[in-house]
Amino acid sequence: MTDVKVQHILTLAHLMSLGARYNFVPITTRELGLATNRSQQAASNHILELEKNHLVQRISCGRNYSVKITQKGYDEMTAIYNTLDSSMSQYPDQLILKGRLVSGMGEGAYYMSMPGYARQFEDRIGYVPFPGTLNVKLEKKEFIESAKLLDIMDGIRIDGFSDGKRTFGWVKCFNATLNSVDANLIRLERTHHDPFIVELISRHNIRRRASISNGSSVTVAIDIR
Amino acid sequence: MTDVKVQHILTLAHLMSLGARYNFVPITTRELGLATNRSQQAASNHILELEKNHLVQRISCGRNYSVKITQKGYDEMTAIYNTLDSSMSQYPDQLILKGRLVSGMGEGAYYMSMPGYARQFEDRIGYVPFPGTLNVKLEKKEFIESAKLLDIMDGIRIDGFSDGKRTFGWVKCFNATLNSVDANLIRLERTHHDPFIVELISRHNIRRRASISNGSSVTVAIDIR
DNA sequence: ATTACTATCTCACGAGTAC
DNA sequence: TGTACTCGTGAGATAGTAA
Repeated sequence: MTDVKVQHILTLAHLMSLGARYNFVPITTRELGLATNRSQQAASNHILELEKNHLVQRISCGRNYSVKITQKGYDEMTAIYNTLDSSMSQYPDQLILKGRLVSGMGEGAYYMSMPGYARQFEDRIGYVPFPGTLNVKLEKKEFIESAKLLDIMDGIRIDGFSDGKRTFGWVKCFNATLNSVDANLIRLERTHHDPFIVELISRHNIRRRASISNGSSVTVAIDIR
Repeated sequence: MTDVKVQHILTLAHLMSLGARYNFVPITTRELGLATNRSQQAASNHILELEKNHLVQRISCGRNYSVKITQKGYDEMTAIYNTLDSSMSQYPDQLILKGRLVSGMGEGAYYMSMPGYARQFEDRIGYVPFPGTLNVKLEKKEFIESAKLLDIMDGIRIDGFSDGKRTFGWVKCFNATLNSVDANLIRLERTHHDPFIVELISRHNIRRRASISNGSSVTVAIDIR
């Protein structure tokens, strides 16, 4: 990341795609300008600079030129590519939320244990939740903002149902951990849900297993995709 | 490739590597400047521009800020990455040389059929060459230049040997085709070899198989790596 | 320590054009 | 047709500094 100017990346990439790694490819500065969204003059200058820095080698064929990428040019290109590649491939696929455990409304516990849900939980996430939901109150702005992603993203879908008297909405589940204990974050179909609270279920009695109680600081790590 | 300015790529890449795809990561403009090799002021401006174009979202935490990449930011980043990725991954691994078939010195034919070489050819490239070498004279500058790569690159190594009276140098082989017929380009250990000529061997009688004779235009495609 | 304003300057870009 | 010069303009960089 030293000799290549940022604006030269596009030029090198285009040359590369033309096969200029091992061969001299005929190219006009006009074509190059079109490909990199610059003027012919800018492209001409780019080539001149790349040549001056020994990143490309150029050969004149009458009025036209043919260009090949040098080893140095390829190496620098690779360095940039690797930087981008690692940042695009290796970022953690987890959404982290921090907050405090708060006492639930008690409703969640009731609903989630209804057979219409319980049967699906068993089927889709492999267990029937330990009675009760865990409510985590997010206090920092960034976590409240981050949590909005959960509304957009797809999770494991638990369908709604009706018991004849009333209907119960769908539930979306995300694999997660709460203080490193396996759990599932759930999002319920509601007209408006409290943006400060996220709810979790688990096969375990997390309060005991993680030695936490209302008011404890907790970290929720949600798997993405 | 529309809303992202080229100089913003490095900033986005750095944020991505910090995990800003799904989470708000605390970052100072000074750190960002260091990471992207720019001043604190430039980094500050980059963030402001990225924010204005909705490529990142920012949240203030007292004096500091936390930054997250938006979906749009990620999409644009992906577009750039894909461009670079395809140009870095899909370029053809072949070196193309064009020239004319010329009559060899006759020496090659003699040397290459010596048992010291023939045995190794059988072993390393799977055949004993058809008697004689094919000499291709390169006439265009770009091919003469390109051919220099062959001196740098590693090929299939045939060791030199001695018959007691004199020593015979090593031979480097590259898988290749001559007018689409399988062959091997060979490079001999010589103090100075004619840069205009490349020599090839084949299991076939290429002159007959490809219907070519001295003076014919031929295309040599050499596999790289 | 921060962020980000202002001023200044450099240099990248495009227009015009010579060859 | 080509490349690449000069030159004017402005985007983008840094320095200094306020908050």
